[in-house]
Amino acid sequence: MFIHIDPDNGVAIYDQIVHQVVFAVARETLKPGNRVPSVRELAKDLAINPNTVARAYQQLQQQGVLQAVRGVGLQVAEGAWEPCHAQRRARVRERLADVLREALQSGLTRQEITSLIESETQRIEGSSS
Amino acid sequence: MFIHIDPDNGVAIYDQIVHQVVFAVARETLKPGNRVPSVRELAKDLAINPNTVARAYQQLQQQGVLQAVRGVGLQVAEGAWEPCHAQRRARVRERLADVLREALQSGLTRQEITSLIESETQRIEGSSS
Amino acid sequence: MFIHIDPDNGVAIYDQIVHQVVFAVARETLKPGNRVPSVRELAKDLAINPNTVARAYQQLQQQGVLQAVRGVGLQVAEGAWEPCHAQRRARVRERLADVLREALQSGLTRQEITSLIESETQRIEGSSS
Amino acid sequence: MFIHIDPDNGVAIYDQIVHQVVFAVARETLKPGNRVPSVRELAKDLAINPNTVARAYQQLQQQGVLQAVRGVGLQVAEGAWEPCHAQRRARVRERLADVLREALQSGLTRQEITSLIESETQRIEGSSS
DNA sequence: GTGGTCTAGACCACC
DNA sequence: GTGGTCTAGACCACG
Repeated sequence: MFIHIDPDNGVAIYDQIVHQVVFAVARETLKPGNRVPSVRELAKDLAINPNTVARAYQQLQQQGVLQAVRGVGLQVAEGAWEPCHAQRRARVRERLADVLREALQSGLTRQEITSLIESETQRIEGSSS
Repeated sequence: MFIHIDPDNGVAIYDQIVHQVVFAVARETLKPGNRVPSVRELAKDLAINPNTVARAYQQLQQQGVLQAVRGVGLQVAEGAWEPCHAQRRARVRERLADVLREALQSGLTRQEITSLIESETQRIEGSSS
Repeated sequence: MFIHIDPDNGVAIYDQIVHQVVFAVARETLKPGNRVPSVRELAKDLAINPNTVARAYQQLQQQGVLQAVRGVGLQVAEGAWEPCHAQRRARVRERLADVLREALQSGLTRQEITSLIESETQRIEGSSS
Repeated sequence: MFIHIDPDNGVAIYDQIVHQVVFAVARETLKPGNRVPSVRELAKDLAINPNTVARAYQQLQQQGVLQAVRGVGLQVAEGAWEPCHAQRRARVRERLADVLREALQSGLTRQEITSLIESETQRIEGSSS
């Protein structure tokens, strides 16, 4: 399963699902035509309320990322990669701008920020490799 | 006035006040012994309800950042700089790690991230100068 | 119900709730994972305003005693017993030291104090049994 | 000077003055006929608002502890010792009962309480001798 | 004037 | 249903 939920991190669960699906499409873990788990199945796997999954899927359909195929279920829509990729990039850019703004306002110098970024990047790359 | 509120950015108003006071103490815009605006005054300035300001101030007292002087008002507590500084740094570090993790996972290369940071930093510094 | 409020004893109602929850956790009337009454329910039971309960619960969350489970309610946090126990003990110790200091300064002998304690203890134990 | 104020301990300043005067009379640091400092003088010594001193003195007059002598000032009233002594004792008893109730409710055994009292008593007697 | 507390009622997001 | 936030207005103690 490509979706992992943290119910205690403050972000709404349905939001976490939405982002992770978009994310998976963006990096082609999910390709157009691939099916996603049914609402019931995913809800059971993640031990959450089916309503919550349904809400996430509904939102993904509205965005055009998923499409319903009668008698089959939900699958990734044809042209989904392009907007997912763009959305990801915009999201990262926005959050990055946010945290940089806060860092600069809080009186950190660019030097300090750069070194923070350097150390964090290495820490993350190290732990995920 | 060193506090600015954005009522529509999703973060609770009282939380924005708390963080901005902590940050102001951390970068010594506010020093121990300095008084902060009275509840009513700040509420009027920011055009919000006094209860909201009171809530922020009360939280800052529980954190030991502010202390009440009876019948006079609230002032920055003596040993406040050290924890504020630490908190600010921890907060920036954490949020930075978060967004970097997301960026790397979303397939951006370190080159791309660095250039994003560069452009955002200049944009922010440009607009605030 | 494990919470009883005295609205006239000078201590703020939300503070009474906070202390009683901490104490209940400390003596394991409430264990990690146990749910506490919902804001509305407790407010109704105690015949007070829901905001007052919410304020107490929020403070307990900041202390790490309670944690919110989205859409479900509030429960006692995992590692809550240890700090609650310590806090209870520190609180009793501090108040005891306070009153003993006052007693000794006011010229009571240790004999008198001991007999006072004896009679009060029996009075309390008698009335609660 | 026999009065010391702690403006940050939560107890109202005028209350601290009242108790300390009663206390001084009870243990005969102040005897009937002794004058107490004038409002202005005491206010200056303690660096507090004269209103606060006046309020404390007013309350002490109502209790019959102090009496005004025209052209002279305030002095300790004739029969003041008896009620001051009693009040002290009642106050200690009440606070003791309070903290014992809390201790017992919080699940401490009488053994634990007794040993706490023992250690605190020794600590206090040690430090004050 | 100051902060502290409580009530009442509203709206929101989430499950 | 749940908690979270905000507004409005009141009363209190303190200096």
